Amino acid sequence: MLATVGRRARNKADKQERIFAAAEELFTRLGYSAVTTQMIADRADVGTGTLFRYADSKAELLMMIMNEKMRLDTREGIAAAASGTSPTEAIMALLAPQIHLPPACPENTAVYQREILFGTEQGQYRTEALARISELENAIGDILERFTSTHRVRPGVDLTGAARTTFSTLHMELIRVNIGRGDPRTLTATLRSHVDVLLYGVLAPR
Amino acid sequence: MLATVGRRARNKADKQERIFAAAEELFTRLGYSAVTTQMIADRADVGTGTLFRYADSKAELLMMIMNEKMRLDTREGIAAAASGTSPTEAIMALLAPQIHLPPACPENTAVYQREILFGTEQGQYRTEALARISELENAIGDILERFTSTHRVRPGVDLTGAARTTFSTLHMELIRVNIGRGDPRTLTATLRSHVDVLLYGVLAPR
DNA sequence: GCTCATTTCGGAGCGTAGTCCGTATGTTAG
DNA sequence: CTAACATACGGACTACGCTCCGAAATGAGC
Repeated sequence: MLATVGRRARNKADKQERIFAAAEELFTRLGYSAVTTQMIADRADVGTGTLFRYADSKAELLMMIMNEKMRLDTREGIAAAASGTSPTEAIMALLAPQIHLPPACPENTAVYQREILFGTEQGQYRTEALARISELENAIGDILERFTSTHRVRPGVDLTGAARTTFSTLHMELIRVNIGRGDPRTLTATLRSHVDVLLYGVLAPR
Repeated sequence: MLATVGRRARNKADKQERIFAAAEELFTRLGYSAVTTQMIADRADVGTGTLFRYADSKAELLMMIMNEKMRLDTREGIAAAASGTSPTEAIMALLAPQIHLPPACPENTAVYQREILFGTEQGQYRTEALARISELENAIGDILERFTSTHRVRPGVDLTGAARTTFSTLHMELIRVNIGRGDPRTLTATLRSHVDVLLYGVLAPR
């Protein structure tokens, strides 16, 4: 036998994969609220008790699959931001993946946002989601930092704080769209104007 | 008999009051998650079926009692904002009641915020809560408008949009505190610095 | 191969939000 | 006053997320 990985570990990985696949398929096709944990357990061919040994809650199951998408979007955004030619454009490029993706099921995105903000459990998937969010906020900070070479920073302004202000505003605007208020068609323009107003008091071209 | 109000209407008003009192006492003392709808029904001396004829859901019961507090805070804030001598000070005065109140039970405030943002039902109490939120956002708009006489508006800036940017940021910061991230002790200072950065690009003293 | 310890499994069971429908109560007409 | 109707009531019931614990599977020691 390949010794290092016993049957037990393989079984575990196997179940993990089946659960992920079942959750992804059902949530994507039917939306969070229409899916029961029983359906996921049945489809993954495990008992409900087992299901909750692999994720602390139904919400964690959703975060598990959403984190994957988020991971790709974040990576893509950070790469694209590097070639932005102004702070505003770089920030817009950073967020573009989150915006352009037409969320197949907006409900899932809304629940994801809701759990990130208001979830109380400290499960592994929520922890990962929070890390992704921080990553975006830090990326905005890095962008602002990068442009200090070509722009002047208004005296007395703290760039980290400004990054948080910026991110808060954009985050809230994304939430507005996901919960059905706020028009997805004008989202890009709205975000851009928010950023413009914000950065005017922070960075100005030399 | 006083004719205009039949026994039926009085019974209804009576139950409404008992339910409100029961919900307020229990939520305030024990916090949202520790209270069951059964407890509220028992204390109000109605059946659970009856309870849900007076509010669409447990969350609506919470909003029912939180709206009252919010109504007072909003009124107070708007009055205080009128005598602010700068845009920043006026906005800080507007929000002061939301900040200074030491939330006896932060959980309730967090749930209130969560339901306002992410609730899906269209019950009467959520509708009222949304109206309160709009009221605050509009109040910020009014403040900015008021100061156009003593400050110049940066060309190209839309004051309504700026009000929303401002409110989004402050709203998010309040949420951060309610969910346990963000330090309540530095909240006022944090909010002020957010507002300062934001308004720099919007209104400047003539 | 056999025994024992440890980890994993899974479905019966629990708590709770919310519904359904038969019953009770108030209202109106004659 | 009575009958017929309309509305409100409430508790048994359902659905669903999640837990608990006995059973089963795996690995270790000999």
